[in-house]
Amino acid sequence: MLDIQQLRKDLAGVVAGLGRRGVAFEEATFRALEDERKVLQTRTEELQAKRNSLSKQIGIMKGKGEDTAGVMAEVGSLGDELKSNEVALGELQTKLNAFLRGIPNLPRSEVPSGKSADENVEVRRRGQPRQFEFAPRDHVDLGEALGGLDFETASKLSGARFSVLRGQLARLHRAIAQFMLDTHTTQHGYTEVYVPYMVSGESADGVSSLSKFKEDLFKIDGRDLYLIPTAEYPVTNFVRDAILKNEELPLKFACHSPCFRSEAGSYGKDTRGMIRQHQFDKVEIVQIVHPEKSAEAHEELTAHAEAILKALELPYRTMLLCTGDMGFSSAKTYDLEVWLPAQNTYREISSCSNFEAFQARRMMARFKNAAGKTELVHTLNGSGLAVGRTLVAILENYQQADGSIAIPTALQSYMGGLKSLTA
RNA sequence: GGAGAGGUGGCAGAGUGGUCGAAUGCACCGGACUCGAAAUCCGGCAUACCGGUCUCCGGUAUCGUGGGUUCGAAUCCCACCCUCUCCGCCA
Repeated sequence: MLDIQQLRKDLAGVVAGLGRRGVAFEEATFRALEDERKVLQTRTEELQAKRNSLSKQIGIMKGKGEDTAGVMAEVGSLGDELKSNEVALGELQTKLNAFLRGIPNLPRSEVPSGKSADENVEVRRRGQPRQFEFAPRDHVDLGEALGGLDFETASKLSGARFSVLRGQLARLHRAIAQFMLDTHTTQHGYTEVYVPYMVSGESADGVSSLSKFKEDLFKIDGRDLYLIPTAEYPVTNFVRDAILKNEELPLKFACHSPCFRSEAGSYGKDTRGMIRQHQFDKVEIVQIVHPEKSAEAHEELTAHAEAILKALELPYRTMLLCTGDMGFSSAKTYDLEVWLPAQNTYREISSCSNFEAFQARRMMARFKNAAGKTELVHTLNGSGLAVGRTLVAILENYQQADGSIAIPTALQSYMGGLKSLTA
């Protein structure tokens, strides 16, 4: 949620910022709501103040045993107008609030303008895509040949966009998650957390706009609970309605969880394999920081995600997303894209975002600054990394001519010393 | 699932219709005393929103949430949510 003060003070700036995202700010709607709000709120509070002082007076008079009929008649005459003003103000504030919560975050100035992923900017590239002396196979072929990847059974159980892993491949999947979690907790200073995989609508609306993105989530029938599309949902909400102490910041959490996404609107995209599933595992890293530190923390957090790709010796590139490709709540996002030889391209494996105060304002996450004033925190998160896609990347990048898969050195200890996967 | 108890400020805990945003204690922040510290004493200490002559002043709202009664609700009524205890069930 944007700061309503900023909308009042610098509407032109907000309109320009949103314009860069391709969002047309409804200026007339906002002005109309604000004007009406001002009139209603002033009048309502004026009437309330009058009622309060008269009622207080009645109390005092009754204490003295005086006759209160006159004052009671006076305060009674306020009744209808007060009531209707209160109701109207309540309705208006609900409307204004919904309007504000539906506006996406403003991009930081260094975020390039653009309409789609085509206009994202590559900021760095690490690792060399391997030269194959044979035609590289994709992860589906490789996994099925190993007997470890079974989409047929998955579809029997649950339909499309699910997978079943078996044997060494299932173990490798687990090893990847363990390795990531261990790296972040022991090397990067994150605290491991285990969280609910379902959250309330209020929690969902704290990190993004529930009303706008409801269709992307799986909802529990008849209950105000949603399966989490990322651990960001529960973890960032740790600080909802909290006022933290200055010295508690930064908070850094790492969380391994399954993620559930309906993938509505992605029909026909990535239908083959494990790239786009209704359920996948991810290790998420989250930081809650002092507002002055978020830009720095964003670079650091992105580096933490990159460290996993480096340790696994997977070639990748870091993309600065343009305004048109950024998520609703983000002020700036880096995507990490891993090289997939079978697709002969880089594919997203992590997304690291700085939300600045946008989420904090939605969920009232604050801290007491050095001067003792309450101030909104800044929130950040990133995938560190998507486990399923990492498995795909390992299968494809580490495949051998005979169909076996070399196991990255960093993961061998998690595989009981195993150096390769074979059928 | 059944029975009961309860939700008040950072925490503990008073308050059962009227100058109550709320006693008191602890914690915390100033200041005095001290070479320094402890102890003691003095003062301060919720959040959000609105308005203004905008490091301050005034107003409004907030005692789990939402409704209701009343001139007036932390206090009374209704619904819901959550927590705890006991019983049952259960990984």
